[in-house]
Amino acid sequence: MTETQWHEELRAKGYRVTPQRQLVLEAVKALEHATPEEISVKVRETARGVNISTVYRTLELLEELGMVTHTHLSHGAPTYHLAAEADHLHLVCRGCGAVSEIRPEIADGLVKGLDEELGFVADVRHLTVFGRCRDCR
Amino acid sequence: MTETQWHEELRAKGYRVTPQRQLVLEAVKALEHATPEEISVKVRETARGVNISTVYRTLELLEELGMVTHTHLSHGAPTYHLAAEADHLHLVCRGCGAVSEIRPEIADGLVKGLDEELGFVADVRHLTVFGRCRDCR
DNA sequence: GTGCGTGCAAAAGGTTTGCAACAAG
DNA sequence: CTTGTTGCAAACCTTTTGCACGCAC
Repeated sequence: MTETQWHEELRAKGYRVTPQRQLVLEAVKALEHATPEEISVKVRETARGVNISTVYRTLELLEELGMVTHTHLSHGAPTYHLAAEADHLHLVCRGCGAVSEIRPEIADGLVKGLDEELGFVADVRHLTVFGRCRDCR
Repeated sequence: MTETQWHEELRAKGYRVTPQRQLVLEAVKALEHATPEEISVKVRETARGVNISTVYRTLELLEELGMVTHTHLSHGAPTYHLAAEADHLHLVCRGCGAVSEIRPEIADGLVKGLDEELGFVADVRHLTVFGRCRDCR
């Protein structure tokens, strides 16, 4: 999605294009897997800053528009990333806490099975698998 | 694990058997997929009650002992259930919010793939798959 | 009796909300 | 000029922590 495209999409739905919204989107793009707090800090670096509650409201909006998604990688705050770059699933090691990514096709069997057995369409991009990595097993 | 067995396990590790700990365990057993808050309420029904912070401390202990596990089924508080009865994975429908369970073998392909490719040992019992159920797809 | 465990209250972490002022269209 | 958006502060929800008292062993 180009810059212009999402500006138009915002307007088409009655939303406005504001500097805050652009800054938050850019921060999500730059940080990858950032929490709302981290996004807020990042934006504060590059500009006059955006209030944390505006960050929350903007992330909610961007998620509704399908531009970003979030995942829970730990007990704390969720992390956001661009939907366009979200084509992977997450692995979290309970030993060392390392977070890694892997191609979503690895879950094809699971997705297929859920669909065939229950008609359940899994959203793999939201999937986080906990376990132990090679070094911590 | 019998009543006596876990009493002994507690003592063996230097922990004490208290009415609060027994009440929390029973509540987890009875409720299935209960949040700390729900457990607190349940215990309050059947007895003089257990303080919410004790509920948290007890759940942490029981999890450390491997008697209960928890999963995040939604944005809010986690839900706890007996480890012995946790042999399933969770499906959450983003349309209607329904939570269902399915036999863990359905993820065998994923588990095998992660092990072979990365040496990552997945804990499927902690897995929650988000998506859309038959009725909401 | 000794020290682990509990209740209570306060703090901490994360998120939401009401409202007046502001700014995009 | 109209109305969506923002900043601020306060409220909220969930979880953690410090501390004095109480109870399991």
